[in-house]
This record gives sequence, structure tokens and C-alpha cells, in this order.
Amino acid sequence: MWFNCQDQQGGIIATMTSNDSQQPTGLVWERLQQQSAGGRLALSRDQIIRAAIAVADAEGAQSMTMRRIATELGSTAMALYRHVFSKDDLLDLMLDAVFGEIALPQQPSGDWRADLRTFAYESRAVLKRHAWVMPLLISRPTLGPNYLRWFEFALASVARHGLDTTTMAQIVGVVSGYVSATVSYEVAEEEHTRRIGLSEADKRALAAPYIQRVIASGHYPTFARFFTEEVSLDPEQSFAFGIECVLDGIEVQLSKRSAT
Amino acid sequence: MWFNCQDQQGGIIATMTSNDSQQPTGLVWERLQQQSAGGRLALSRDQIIRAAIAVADAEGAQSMTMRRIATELGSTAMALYRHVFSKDDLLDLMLDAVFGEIALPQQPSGDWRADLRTFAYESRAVLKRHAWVMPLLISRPTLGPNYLRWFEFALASVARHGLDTTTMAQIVGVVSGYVSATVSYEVAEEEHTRRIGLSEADKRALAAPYIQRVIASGHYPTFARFFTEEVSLDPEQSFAFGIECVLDGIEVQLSKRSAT
DNA sequence: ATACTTATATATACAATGTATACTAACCAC
DNA sequence: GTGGTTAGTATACATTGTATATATAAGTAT
Repeated sequence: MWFNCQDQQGGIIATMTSNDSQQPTGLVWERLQQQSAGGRLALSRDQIIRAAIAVADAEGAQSMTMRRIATELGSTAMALYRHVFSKDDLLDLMLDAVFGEIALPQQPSGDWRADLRTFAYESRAVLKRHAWVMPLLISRPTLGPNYLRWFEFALASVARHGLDTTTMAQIVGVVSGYVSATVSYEVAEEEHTRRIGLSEADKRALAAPYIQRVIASGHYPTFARFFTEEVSLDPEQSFAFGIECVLDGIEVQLSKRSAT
Repeated sequence: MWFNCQDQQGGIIATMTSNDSQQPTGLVWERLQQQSAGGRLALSRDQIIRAAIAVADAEGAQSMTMRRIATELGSTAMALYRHVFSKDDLLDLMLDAVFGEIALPQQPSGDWRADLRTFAYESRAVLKRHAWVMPLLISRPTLGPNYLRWFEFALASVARHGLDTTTMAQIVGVVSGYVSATVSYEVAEEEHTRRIGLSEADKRALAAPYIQRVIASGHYPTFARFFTEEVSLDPEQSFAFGIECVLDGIEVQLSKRSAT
């Protein structure tokens, strides 16, 4: 153990002493929660993850600071580092915790279309509950246990009658892609409104003169129809359309494949 | 003009003097580039946007700092604020500049399937060139002129034979959703690799023991097939599959609609 | 040319953030 | 008790966006 060297030479090795009780490299999922043999016990990793999610849900992504999370727990920022290696690690853990909330049957039913539909709706519901998730998910490849379970369900839903692995993955990619993109856009609106601190109505009012000029320019006639026809898209209906559309596409591809 | 009051009372009004030469509220697209009548001329807004994009392309999203962009131009961070109201504004402008790179015909050809396919491939190509774009796009609703042109093209591609505005938007949503999700995931891998500063091979090697344990657990049999069968997905092929799948789905929906 | 106006760039400063380092205190085994 | 181990605290620092104040240069009016 390199703890011994600590006091003698504060130089190079100093980076790995004291707080760095965990390896600096490797995946989060391999950094197990080592259990107390001494020390006062107050915090736990799960507690921290829960608190972080609560803060992010309530106050948005920009409030997910180590200090804010710590005060939520009546503790200090540095105390958290006893339980998570870095903020990045914490984000990975939060992400996986959210995937854990997605309620899916243990096994697919066998009706791939119904299974993927369930997968899509359940995923959307949970991801919308946590508006901070999508930007995170999109910028970090994740392999946590809950994410894997989620992914496995989707794969297993289409893994039948000798479909090759590649095609399976591609099909799941289309469904999960549509879901994540849709949720991203839905949620971005809300988060943006929160960030600039205006009501939805105020925001619209603010944009109105610009929109008017855009329409008046005549360069965007099809886009303009949304405003002249006063169309407002219902997210639920749009999502339903999109999912059935994607499932229809998959069905076409599947029938092409079984035809040959 | 409130400039007159400047020296007398440094209090409340001081917030709007000096550097705040632009309105603090409203859309970026309404903050026009006011042109020089005095002052030394060196920077321009376009120059800043280009420099910012260059830095982000070359060094990743976390290098997009005001100081870094300024040094790229041989200037200082605060000088940039003469030309952009805030970093947020700059990000919006960068985003729109990238959409300007997406080469699309002036008008759709009339073959909606070919048009949407072009739309998808062109978009993907450009968005992949700028790895920092997707997380940004996904977390901020944008309405810049180039974005609108891009969106208009897609809408116009399907705006025919009395299709209602809502359905048009939903169709475009499915296509653009698939594209953005796919690009996001493709790009996230690269960016993540860059962030942690390892080669692709090193990263894989690092994850290997974890993956092995995941497979050995037996909980993810379908997922495990990717490794036991040594499948590696070709992004080009997957994208082609996904797009055709989505287009097939749209075709089904369209034929349902014209049938009724 | 000279003075005035206004746009532009710089210098400095500050609050917020992630986290390194060093210290203190609680619990366990003996 | 004593020693060791670990959890939590205090402090400090580099980096960020950006407010404020000042200096400078390009036009314009005289």
C-alpha cells in the first residue's frame, strides 16, 4: 500500500493519497461501495445519488453542483468524495438510477410490436420526469446495470426467428433513437423556459415579433403555416404517431427480410 | 439615451451602461450587428463565430471558453462581449452557422422519399463534422435563419396533396429525430474517448473486464451476443438501415391516410 | 488641425465550480 | 486505554462567465 509513503514525499505520489481512496481509472461500475470499518457513518452512495436526482429534478441541471447536493444532505461538498470518485462518476450513477425507474416486464411477451411500444412509452415517461437526463445520456456512453437491462429488454423483444444480431441492434436503435430525440426536444423547451426564468406565455410573446418577421419574409412558407393555421402540436399525439410510424417501418423491414 | 446618466449615478442604471450595448432580453436573431462609427476595428461577430467553431471542432466542447476563443483571435475575453451579448448567444449563433453548412437544394424535387433521404444524409454529414453540436442542439430550442431553412426544406418535402400541417410536422419529426439521435450516439463515443484521453483500443481494454463480468452474469443474454459473435456495427450501414426503415414507416402512414 | 463623440479593447475583479490537500474526529479491535 | 482506519471538515486554488472601469482609436463637426 502506498499509504506509507504519504508523509515522506509529498511530490508525485501525493496525488494518490488521502481522498483518493479509489482507483482513478476504470469504469464506475467497478468501483464498489467499500464498507465502513471505522469512521462516523452518515452518508451513503445511494443517498447521494438520490439527493442529486432530487435536486436536479427540482431545480434543473445547472443546480447539480457538489455543494448544492451536499447541503441537501446537511453535509459538505468534499464529504461526497468519500463515496463517489468524481462528479462525472456521480452523473453516471444518476443516469443509471433513472434507467432503473423504467418499469419493464421481466421478459418480453413475444409480440414484438407490443413489447417495443411498451418500451417506448415507459422510457419516455421516465425520461420526461427527469428533464436533465437526456443531455447527459446523449453525451456519455453508459453501460450501467439498469441501462443494460433496459437495452436487453428491447433487444430480446425482437430477438426471434433467426434475426441476426446486427439487424436486431439496428431496429432497437431506430426505436430508442426516436424516443430519445422526442424526449430531448420536449424537455428542452421546459428547461429553456426555466433557465431564462420566464413563463411559457412570456417566452412566446418575446419571440412573437421575430416570428412575425420570419413569416413576413416569405422564405419559409411551409413553416409559416404553423402560425397562420394556429396549429399546436399535441406531444402525446405526435409521439403516438411517431412510434406507430417507426413500428410500421420495422414491420416492412422484417417482412422484406423474411421474404428473401 | 441612458448613456447620459452614466457618470452621475452608478447605481441601478449602471447595469445597462458600458459593455451592455445591447438589449439584455429578446432573441439573438434580433440583436443585429451594429456597425462601427468610431473605435478601432479588429473583431467582427462572424469572425468570432468562426473562431469559436474552429476551437470547438479541434479541441472539443470543454475548450469552448471565452478566453480560449479570444486568444485564438489574438484578443481578450472581454473584447468578445462587444460583439455577442453572452456566451449563450454565441452558442446559438454557432449552432445556426453549422446548420448553414448543410447543403440542401433550394426546393425539394417533388419525390418526398428522395428529398427526405438527402435531408437525412446531408444533415448527418455536417452534424458529425462538429461533434459539439448535438448536445447543444438538444438542450436549446433554436430558430435561427439557417435552422429555419433546414426545417423548411424538410417540411416542404412532404407538403403535398393536402397533407395537414400537423402530420407534416410529425413526419419531419420522425426523420430528424432519428438523425439527431443517431448522430448524438455516434459522436458521443468519439467525444468521450477524447475527454478521458485514451485511444479507442485502450478504452475498450479498460471496459473489457467489466463486460466480461456482465456477460458471465447471464442476465443479458441477447446483449452478450454482440461480444460472443464479435459483431461490430458499421455506422454507415446502420444509418442506411434506419433511414430506410423510417421512410418505409412514413410510406405506410401516408398510404393509410390517402386510403381513408 | 482640434475637440468631441462614440465604438472598441484592456485590466481588474468577483462569484461559482470541481476538487487537491491537510486536518479532525469517530468507531473498531485489542 | 492505544493504534489504526475511515468519514467528515476546512481551506485553498485554478478555471469559468462576466461586471465594472478605464484607455484608446476612429470618425465628425468645427
